[in-house]
Amino acid sequence: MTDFLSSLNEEQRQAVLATEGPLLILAGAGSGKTRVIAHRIAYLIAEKQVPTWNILAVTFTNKAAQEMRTRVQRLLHGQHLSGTPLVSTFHSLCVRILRQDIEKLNENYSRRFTIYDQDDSLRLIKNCIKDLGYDDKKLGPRAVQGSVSGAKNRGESVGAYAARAESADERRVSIARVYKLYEERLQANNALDFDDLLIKTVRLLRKVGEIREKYNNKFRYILVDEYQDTNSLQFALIRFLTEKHQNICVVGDEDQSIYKWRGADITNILNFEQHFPDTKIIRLEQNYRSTQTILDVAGAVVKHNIERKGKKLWTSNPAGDRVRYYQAFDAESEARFVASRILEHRQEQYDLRSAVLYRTNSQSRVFEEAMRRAGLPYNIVGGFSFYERIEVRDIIAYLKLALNPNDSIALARVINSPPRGIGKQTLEEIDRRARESGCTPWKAISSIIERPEGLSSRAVSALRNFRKLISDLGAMAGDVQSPTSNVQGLQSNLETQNSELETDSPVSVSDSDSPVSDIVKAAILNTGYENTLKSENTDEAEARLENLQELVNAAVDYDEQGIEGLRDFIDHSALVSDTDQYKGDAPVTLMTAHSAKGLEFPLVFIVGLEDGLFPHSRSATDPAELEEERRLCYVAMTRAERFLYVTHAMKRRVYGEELASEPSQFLNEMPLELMEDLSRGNSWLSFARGSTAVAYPGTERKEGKQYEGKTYDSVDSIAEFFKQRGQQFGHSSGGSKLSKEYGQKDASRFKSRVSSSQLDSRKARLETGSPLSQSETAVSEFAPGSYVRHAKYGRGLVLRREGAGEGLKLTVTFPGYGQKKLIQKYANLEKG
DNA sequence: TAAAGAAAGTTTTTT
DNA sequence: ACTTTCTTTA
Repeated sequence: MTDFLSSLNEEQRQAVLATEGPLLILAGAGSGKTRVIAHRIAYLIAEKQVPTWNILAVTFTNKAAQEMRTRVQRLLHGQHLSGTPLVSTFHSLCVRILRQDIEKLNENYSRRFTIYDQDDSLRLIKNCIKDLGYDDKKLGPRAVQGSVSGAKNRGESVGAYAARAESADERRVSIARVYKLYEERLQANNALDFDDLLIKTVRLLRKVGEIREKYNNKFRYILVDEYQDTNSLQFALIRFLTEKHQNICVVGDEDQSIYKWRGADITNILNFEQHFPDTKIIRLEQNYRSTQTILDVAGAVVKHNIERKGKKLWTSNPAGDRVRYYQAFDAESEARFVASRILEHRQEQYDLRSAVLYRTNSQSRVFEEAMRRAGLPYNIVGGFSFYERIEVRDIIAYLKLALNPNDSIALARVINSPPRGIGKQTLEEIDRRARESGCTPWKAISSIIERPEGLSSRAVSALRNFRKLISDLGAMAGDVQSPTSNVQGLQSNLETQNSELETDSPVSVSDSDSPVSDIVKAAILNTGYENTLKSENTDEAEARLENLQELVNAAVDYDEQGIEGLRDFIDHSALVSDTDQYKGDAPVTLMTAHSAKGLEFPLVFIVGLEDGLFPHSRSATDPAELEEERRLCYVAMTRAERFLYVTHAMKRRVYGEELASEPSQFLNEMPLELMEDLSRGNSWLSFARGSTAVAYPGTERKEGKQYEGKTYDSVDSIAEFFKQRGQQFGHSSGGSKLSKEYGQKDASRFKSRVSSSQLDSRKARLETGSPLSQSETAVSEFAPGSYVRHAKYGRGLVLRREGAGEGLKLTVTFPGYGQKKLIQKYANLEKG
């Protein structure tokens, strides 16, 4: 029984054995933290005889949760268990709790609430801005959404925000009004956004002692992964849930904190001992993943961070090869280089997995292209995923509307899509009546049907058909329509403390009469969606139909797995994330550095290491944000097991314009002696940093090698996506039978950004026609776009020129040092 | 009313 | 470059 302890080192074993009381595990990259958590859960069950339903493990992504479940299952292989422990993301845990108990909050929400994802929420924000008569160009819906979300996460109420806004500028006052209306409409729609899921759960636990008690009794052992990324709400949630037993085990690494921008509060982990008295601390510092060289280089970079306690990560792995560096001419040649190197590596080892990590999703496109040309099957994570496709979203909106007709966002989305003769005037009338009587658009439709003043009979009959369509779908889902009130009244469910809880049964509000797949099919057929697409007769329509077929397949899979209803299916579609698309067996994975957290690959490329891209220009103003970028770079580097490549391009298309780019300062922080330069000709590394590395000629042009096997892509199988949900609650997975090939028709987004000052200077530089090679000489004296040489910082690019004569000030960006403001008189600059 | 064409906006990272 | 949104036209 204790044999699974034998595979652990001393610290890991301690972490598994310290089952009682608060435990903080500081786990460096690659130190086996997932292993420790999995072993700990297995140990609690197998050795400590803790019932599975008393254990809760929380992660950030479905992917991580899935991984954890698999590992625990493997460890407990052969054991007879009554159910599986709950391994869940923060958000699904909250949905689970709220679907059961939200009505006890008395905030006029019913258990049938709808979840608004980012896109739904943004639409609602836009509506609010418009209806308040503000200019949505001036106010910027996205920025408003950010501000509102920030306020909500800080726990700042509408009133508090408004009060604070009054002493600020006009803009803040406007945002405060939008915030207020947004909250009112969420409530009227019986909808919760992502933030609300946490907020309402925390509030429920705070306000209702009986519920707090219930979950404290249920979850006696709680584990939290990636604790450094928790925000204040997540902290509060954990705090309430562990109140009674204090059996809380958290795992984290300050060096891998990369979500501060989303409200993550590093002090949660730094002050853990204060929050939970009698904490035991265990450090895991032995790395099992990477070569010594990779660790050294990554360590050298992150060492530049000031806000850091510092720790020593060591490994008994071999030193390995040096980190390879490549300077590409442009983004295309960078991608070609990466593809050709992957091919070479795979010639030596045919099944070598690799990852290409970039800062922004927009960079993925050239790599997709290069992989396809090279015949390399790849899997792309992030960007557009299947559930963001219009047709999938539309059908899901129909289903959401069927479950909750008050959801005005879903209604607006599908009311005339496909076109069914409900035009602008009719929509305006709905809107007018809704506002007049303060009801939802759904009810306004009924009011129009009853008293159709001022509308053509054609429009009215179109509305009647639409209403019937939706209520028929609702009836299939077993829903009783109740257009007059949100709250159904507490459905005699003061459930007995344990009988319901221990069965680990899904939280299902309305048990469906029909299988989910039938309802999905009905939504596709009865709405006219299929017919409309069929009659279009284009390739695009064909692809959309296939997507919808996948959605049906997913629903069929879902039905086979278990007893959960349509609502869970829909919930899941809102809560799956991009990183959940990761497939461990893909030969090449393309993703952002953020998405890569928690993963590992023998071969890793970090691309686009350029000033303004990685580190991102948005972080340039704030030193703390720069440090976060550096941690991100650290995370990316420590994904590599054996081979690490770092690349950058000399020019890059941004906004459809060619711009010059400078090497990232992070490249400058990597020790030269641990680098190998594979660039053709004289590279920045050899030029600016005096590398003695020998150029490695002719690796670039190797294309057209065909690889057999599956081609992966972002929408490989929709069913795959939904499959996880079943496993999350411990159902056995039916396994997806579908693994379809798919053309990569994803519209690509162009995402990379430079600050306007950089942009201008780069443009200026290109317009002067100055050559891009390092050996160029400056064109005019310290003009923007020209190069200068500084005694300490080396060669830099002039961005801006202010003043004249004695007071001539230059803003110069130095690779490795960032932007500096220099007074020409004192700086002792030479033309470079 | 809906399709087609023109102009404007977009871009960090994501549960 | 590419997507969204507004405007025009049938």
